[in-house]
Amino acid sequence: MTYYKEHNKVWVSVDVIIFGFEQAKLKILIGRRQMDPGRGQWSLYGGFVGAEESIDDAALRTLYSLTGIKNLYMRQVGAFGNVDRDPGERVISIAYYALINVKDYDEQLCREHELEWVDFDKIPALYSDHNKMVSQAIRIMREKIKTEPISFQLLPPLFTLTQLQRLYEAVLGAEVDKRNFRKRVKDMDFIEKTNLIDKTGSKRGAYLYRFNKKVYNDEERNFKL
Amino acid sequence: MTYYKEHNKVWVSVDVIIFGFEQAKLKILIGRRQMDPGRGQWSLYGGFVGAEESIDDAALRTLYSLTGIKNLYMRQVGAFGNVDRDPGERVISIAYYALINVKDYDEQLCREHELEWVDFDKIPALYSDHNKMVSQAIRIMREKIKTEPISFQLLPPLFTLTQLQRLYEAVLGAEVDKRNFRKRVKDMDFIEKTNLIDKTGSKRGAYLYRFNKKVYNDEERNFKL
DNA sequence: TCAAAAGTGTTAGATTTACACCCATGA
DNA sequence: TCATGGGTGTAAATCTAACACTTTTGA
Repeated sequence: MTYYKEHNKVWVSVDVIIFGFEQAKLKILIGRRQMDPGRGQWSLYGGFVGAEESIDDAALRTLYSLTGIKNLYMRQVGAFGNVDRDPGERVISIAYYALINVKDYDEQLCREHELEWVDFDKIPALYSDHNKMVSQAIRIMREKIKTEPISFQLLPPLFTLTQLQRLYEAVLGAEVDKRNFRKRVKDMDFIEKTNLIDKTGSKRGAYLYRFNKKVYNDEERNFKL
Repeated sequence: MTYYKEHNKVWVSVDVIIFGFEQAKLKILIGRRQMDPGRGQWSLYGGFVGAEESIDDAALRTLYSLTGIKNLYMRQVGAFGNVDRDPGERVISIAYYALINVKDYDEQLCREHELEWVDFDKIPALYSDHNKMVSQAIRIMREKIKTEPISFQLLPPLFTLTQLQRLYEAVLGAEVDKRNFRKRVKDMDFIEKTNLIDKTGSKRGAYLYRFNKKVYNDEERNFKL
């Protein structure tokens, strides 16, 4: 129990970047920091890593305390460890990003935690190095979305192709050609057409699709959007 | 100075994966662990993060103490933080990979630190989660090598096209077509042909090339190997 | 009846892949 | 003289990108 006692210990925290998608916009969930130093500044939500939990568990716990959802899709962004990154103390922080369906995070919860969904392209100056964390997270996500169907984490179980396309556009920050997009979707067997129609988005109505996880897992992973 | 005192502190270390390239083989530098617990096991080289240094600086210091080289090419792999990853204590470790030219790391230094270059595809079981760190590192490197000229960190200043090709093959773990490879290299203006000839690799001799950093920096980054 | 979103194919251009022979030299 | 690695071009196949009109229906 005393192997490393001559060495220095530090605080380690996790900070989570929570992405959501609503009304064709990519958003992240941020709040006013409730703690000194930096109280009142816009900030990612975070928490300290406990002695008896892995860093992934610390991130999951943080996400759970915020959303009430266990087992969110979540990936590590990286460790941030400049000496003075936190104005109060030396804290090393590990950033994670998570994807949630905005519908699962109602206004109720927003108010409880004093959090807000803000448009990804209107993110204010955040506490400490949190803006850096956000830009690294989006970079990773832009890579991932091309080869992993992470988009389904951000959409309701049933969605139209236009919604899916808007999501891609929001993540990539660029417009996508409708016909080419649909052609590629057609080649992905794990995106299933249902015969349900969504009439909320248009008068004519659009077919609803769903993600078939089983097909995805059985398939070789070789799609490219 | 007492903002977070109710929270738990932990040891944070860095572990470095040092890649080298020699005789058409990708290698990494590992040694026998000199410390309890796990003394004598094959292990990456690492060190603890000090109170007054960033995690990047801790990694650079570790690399410097090993190689005598400052400012090596180095990138973060990620944070590893399972509770029981270290058999002795709870230690969170941040993995980095670095690229060096094997020639810069002579046998002298190897012996001093009791380290060995081992073939990438013959890496033994390593201490703790170090094998996991290595596999993540190579995954990142395979991505990066397609769009960043990291290869030059692993080669001497002057190199033949065959050497460069062998390096790509070693990193990607796959053979590459010679003519297609050379065609693509020709499009990269930052790879400069010299009129020096290397005769060590063949009777006929091969032109030596070099990396032109200035051209690379001035250029738009849009090559793809 | 018309505004608004859904849906649908083709073609040109660019990129990628496959492939085989001659050259120069030292042993 | 021959074994060894160095060096070179073309054609087919695939992938990507650009592009415009018809359909349905609720207001």
